[in-house]
Amino acid sequence: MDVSSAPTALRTLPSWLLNQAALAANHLVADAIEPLGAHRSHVALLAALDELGPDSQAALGRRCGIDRSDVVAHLNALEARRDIRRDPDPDDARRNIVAITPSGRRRLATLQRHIAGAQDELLAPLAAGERAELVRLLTALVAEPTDRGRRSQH
Amino acid sequence: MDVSSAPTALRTLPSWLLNQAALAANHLVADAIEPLGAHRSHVALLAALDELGPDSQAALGRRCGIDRSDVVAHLNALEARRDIRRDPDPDDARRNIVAITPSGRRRLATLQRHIAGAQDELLAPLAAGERAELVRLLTALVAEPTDRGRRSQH
DNA sequence: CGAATTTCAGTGGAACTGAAATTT
DNA sequence: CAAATTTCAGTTACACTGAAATTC
Repeated sequence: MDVSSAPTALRTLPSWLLNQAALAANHLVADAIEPLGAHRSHVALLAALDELGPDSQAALGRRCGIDRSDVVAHLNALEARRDIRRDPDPDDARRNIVAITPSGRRRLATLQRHIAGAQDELLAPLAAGERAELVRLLTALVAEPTDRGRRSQH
Repeated sequence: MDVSSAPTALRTLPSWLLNQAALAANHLVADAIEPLGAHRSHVALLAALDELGPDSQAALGRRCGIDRSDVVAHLNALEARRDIRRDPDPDDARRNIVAITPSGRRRLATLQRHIAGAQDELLAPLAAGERAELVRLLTALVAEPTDRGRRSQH
């Protein structure tokens, strides 16, 4: 595809631009971490546990924007590698308390190095100030409180 | 999901932000035009034909970032509605020449009105200047010539 | 009781692949 | 011959749904 040959109606359409950019970004990230047998969501889950501490699966899903069903599957994979642990919550028997392990922290650090490379490649056309501005604008879009086009996740 | 509770590692990760924003954008657009029985790609294809004139299917796909197989399927739907026409290219028997019809132009105008509403909803958190800046930055990202994370589409 | 959590099994749509048939 | 186009059939990854079992 050559975006410069796309019609103006598309080249100026935010939803289309976001979609194309996200597609490229996801491919870059996948190419960067697939060789390590990792998935995008592994980074999200490990980062949440590393930064915010142990948490229930439902809360993890809400934090990271991952569906409850996918959280289960991805935690299964991470648990098999001993990168996370699941323990029953003593205060609420419905919940698991999920915690990152030392090996999980090492794993996260490795993944983040690889992902940083993908971001650099993605943002190559932008100067440092523009990259910060892009992050600021996207954050404003995504942070909007009302349910704009987001599925409920019950 | 509540983005404000996401770990900083995610809230500052361009690829993650792009993905979340694109997800929301696509839902908004789908909700806006699904009632009309239309698809995102219909807008892209009709806009390309309206703006750039009749074109082959392969070129259309390249212009709009739609896979050759999906172009076939979407053009089938548009042809059934008489919104586009396919004629054999007299200069190259491998190609179809695809053209938009008057009803296709009316259809496009309607779809674009609905899509504009979705963009407004999506961009509600941003001022006019910020919206323009976002479009500028995303365009720079997507316009980069080298194959950054894009599938080849042969 | 209603509501939340974990889990599984499955759906739907989107991006993509491979290959056949044709033509350049 | 290689390369491009159209088409179809099928695959894969992803977001999501519904429901069961359990507990608050």
